Amino acid sequence: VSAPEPATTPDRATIEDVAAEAGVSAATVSRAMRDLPNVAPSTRARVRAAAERLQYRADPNASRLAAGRTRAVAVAVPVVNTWYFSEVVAAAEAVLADAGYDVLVISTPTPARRTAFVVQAGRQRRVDGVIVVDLALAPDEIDALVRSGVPGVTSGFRTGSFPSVTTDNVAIGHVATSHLLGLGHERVGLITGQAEDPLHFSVPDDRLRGYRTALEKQGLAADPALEQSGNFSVEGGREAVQSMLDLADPPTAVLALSDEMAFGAVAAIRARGLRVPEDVSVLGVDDHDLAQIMDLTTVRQPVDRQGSTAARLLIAELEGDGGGRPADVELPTELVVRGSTGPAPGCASP
Amino acid sequence: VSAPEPATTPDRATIEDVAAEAGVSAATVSRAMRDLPNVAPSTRARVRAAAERLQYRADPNASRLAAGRTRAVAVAVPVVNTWYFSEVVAAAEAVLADAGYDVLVISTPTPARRTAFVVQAGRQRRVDGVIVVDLALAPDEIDALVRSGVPGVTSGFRTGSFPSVTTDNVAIGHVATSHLLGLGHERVGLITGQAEDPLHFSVPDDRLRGYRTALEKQGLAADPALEQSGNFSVEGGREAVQSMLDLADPPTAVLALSDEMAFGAVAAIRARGLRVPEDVSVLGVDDHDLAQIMDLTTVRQPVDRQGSTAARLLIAELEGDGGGRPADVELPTELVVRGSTGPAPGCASP
DNA sequence: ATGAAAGCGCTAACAG
DNA sequence: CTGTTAGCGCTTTCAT
Repeated sequence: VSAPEPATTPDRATIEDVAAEAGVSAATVSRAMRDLPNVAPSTRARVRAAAERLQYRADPNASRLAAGRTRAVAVAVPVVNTWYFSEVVAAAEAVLADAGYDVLVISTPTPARRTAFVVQAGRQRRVDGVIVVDLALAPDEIDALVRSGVPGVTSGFRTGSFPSVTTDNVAIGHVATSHLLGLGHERVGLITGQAEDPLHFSVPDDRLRGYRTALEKQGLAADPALEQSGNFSVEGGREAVQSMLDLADPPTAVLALSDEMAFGAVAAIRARGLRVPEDVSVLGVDDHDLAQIMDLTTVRQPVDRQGSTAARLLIAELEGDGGGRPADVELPTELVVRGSTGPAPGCASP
Repeated sequence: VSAPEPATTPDRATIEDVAAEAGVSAATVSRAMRDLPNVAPSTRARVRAAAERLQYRADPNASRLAAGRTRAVAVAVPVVNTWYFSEVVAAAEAVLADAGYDVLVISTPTPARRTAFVVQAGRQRRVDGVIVVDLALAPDEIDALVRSGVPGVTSGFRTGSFPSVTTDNVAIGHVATSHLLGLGHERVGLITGQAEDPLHFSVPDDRLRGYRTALEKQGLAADPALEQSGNFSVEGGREAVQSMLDLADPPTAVLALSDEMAFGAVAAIRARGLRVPEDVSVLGVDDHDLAQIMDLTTVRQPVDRQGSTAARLLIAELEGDGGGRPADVELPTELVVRGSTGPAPGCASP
């Protein structure tokens, strides 16, 4: 009885081959190769030399089965082809690869896929841990994830059950809106995230809250007609602004909850023959690569750190000496004033 | 002697549990669950029911070890956080996830990492196959990959040894340049890719060739001062154009080999108080998400298909009935004329 | 159509 | 410090 021959793959050296070559047992090879204690330096050297000669690499599947660890982690994102998520994934991958982990990227564009991921994550034993980025998880999905026992970290939102890395989204909405209000704007439109998602995804809501609070402080009433969803896309931003400009009393400033929606907004405004910021100010969130080029005022978040910090938290959890308690890290944000925001029409510049 | 207890993970049902529950042997469970022939329909149903009841999922590491297949594939890209690569990865992931493969994303930002990937890919047995996207592989690296025996597909470049999906980059350079020439431009700058990479990465070279050929056909001499590297980044594009505009005889049109560099170019031109396209025309390559918003003329490539087609080719290779010979797929490109290109100054519009 | 048995290649108690 | 001995959980001959 022999193993099925994976036709394409040539024979590789096994731990037994190395053991024979080095004149020791397989167990010693295993210990020597993994820098475990209790191996004589001379033995270790001999084993390593033999391994080198035979081009030996431990078969990850065999070690995984035997050791119960995969040295792989999953990064789950709603989609990968947006600026924000690709930055987060990139930053996480860099840290994880450095620490010797394989990175499985899982996109969950539909609720069904998201659920499938949550259900399988724990049961499947494919990974040692998961980083969950901005997934609108239902309470029972969070429960399932917790019960499955997979070590996990969330990025972008907080569950209370996993370590997390977030920004203060209420503050983001507040700071941005206040900037606009400070410039004399009294009609401030808001382009929020997706409205049709049945699940509670907290980021847009939190920013919305900040927006409304800022308005209230100024004694301004929130106007539902000035709150439109832009679905976090360029196109969505464009459409949202178009409908706002059609209002009898259109906004003189617009806050988009992402830079990409803000780009769409700028385009729509200019397409009407209006100027930014003379006629309408536009403010985004993120500090996208192109925000500077587009001269877009925005609230910067340290996107790469959303990924790298999550990765580090997870590694700590996986390799933790048992010592550290779960951390909730909050990353700072910063208003970056550029040329897309200016005094409200009819206001003297400050 | 018992296996190391991965403290966090609760007990899961094993194949033996299901076998007991269904009153059959483990072998039958294995066959039933994988839709193998030679299982009585009634038995299969009974096994599936038992599996369902016990929430059984085969441990991937155990199957991998026993079967020699991982049902995972690696997608290797230079970096993940650029528009192009994140689109390719996203498209590949969608197809692969659909086919039941795990997707490992590997970025190779440095030559060292790239080499490490190539060396390990075959030896490591972590994946059944690899998709190699736009990696500037040295001939010996390609050799190593071929010898390692991993099934592979290349996207963006062709090796002759693996199936590939590419676009005609010479044509891209030629079509773009011809468009500019047709508008009466005689000084056409070129912002190419990275120049400092010691390896031969063919994409920029091919496009450069198309550019030069188009120039020649028009009887124009190539001017080295008009060929600058922009490193495929916004910033690089900006700097490249700045230096061109400083020339005694500056270009009236610029072809950037990526839209992102083109965005930088537009910004630099405007920063000088010049207008696009009245003073300088700008043309990009890709049809980036924001190209339409920016009203950028560009040569569109079907980026998502670079990823999805590569994925499909790889799946065919992995699951191939042995029938199909390696394919080299060439994807179509298309000039998309928008507002960033116009007649050369002093030319009547056509 | 089903079961028994022999591994896949490695790790980790245990004993020395 | 090192070797022996059992597995990890599944797949696959081979025999029935």
